[in-house]
Amino acid sequence: MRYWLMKAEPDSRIVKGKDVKFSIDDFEAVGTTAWEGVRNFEARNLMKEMSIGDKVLFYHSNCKIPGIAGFAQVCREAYADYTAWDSSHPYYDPKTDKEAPKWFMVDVKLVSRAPHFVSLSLLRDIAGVSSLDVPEEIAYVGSDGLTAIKEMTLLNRGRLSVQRVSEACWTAIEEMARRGGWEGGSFPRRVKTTSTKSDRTRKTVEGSSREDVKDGVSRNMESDGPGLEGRGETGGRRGRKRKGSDGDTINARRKSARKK
DNA sequence: GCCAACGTTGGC
DNA sequence: GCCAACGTTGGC
Repeated sequence: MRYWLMKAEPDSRIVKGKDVKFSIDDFEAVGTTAWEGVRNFEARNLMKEMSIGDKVLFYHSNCKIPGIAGFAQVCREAYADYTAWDSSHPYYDPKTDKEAPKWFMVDVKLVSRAPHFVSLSLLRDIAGVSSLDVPEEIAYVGSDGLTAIKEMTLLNRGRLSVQRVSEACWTAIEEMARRGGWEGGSFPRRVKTTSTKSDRTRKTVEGSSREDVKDGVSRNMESDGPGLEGRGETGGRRGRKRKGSDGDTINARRKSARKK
């Protein structure tokens, strides 16, 4: 059994005339979905490693409050992403050949919503805390959980849209989502009290705050890399799941445009 | 096969 | 809406 994190965009965004949003509400409405539209080699390769029953953290990306919104499970192993050949699809890839599929997808089914949404900012806050003083509110994750969160690809390499997650991390987040306890507000937003913006800037320049704790380890965790075709192929642009409105197999629309 | 330019991701 | 990070492309 393996554990993964997969990103989707919960807010409307129009690509080639179609809305690519896919929120936890959309997911709940359809139950099962084909994770089509991934156009990034590393993300694709990770999907090829997935087995039926593998557990997935469903992540809301590119939105007001990014974070873990639900828990899902792989229910069909990798197969050709037919949307690559559909010229009307937002992620049509004209250079790919049906005889030699380049892009793949898996089917994923929703298991449950996160009773308590686990935001990215909370995960960052937790990762910023020293192993020696796990905040009381989430003491139940233990030092293993804390360590696992610090090592998350999500925090160390934000752009990858399909990520491996350790079992300890999955367990810690599942427990946080189930138990909550941090909402009281006493949890520090940041170790420092400066604004989040300047904090982010400083972090990238110096590379010396919270996430360096386990930097080397986290790199090892994701060592699979892009594999045989990491370079030189054409057309790869995106990695996120884009729920297009192909509407045939799965009709995920429910809410409509809100943003932009 | 290097690497600068470009385009996208995605948090804020 | 801004812009840092980073994957991809293409000139050489």
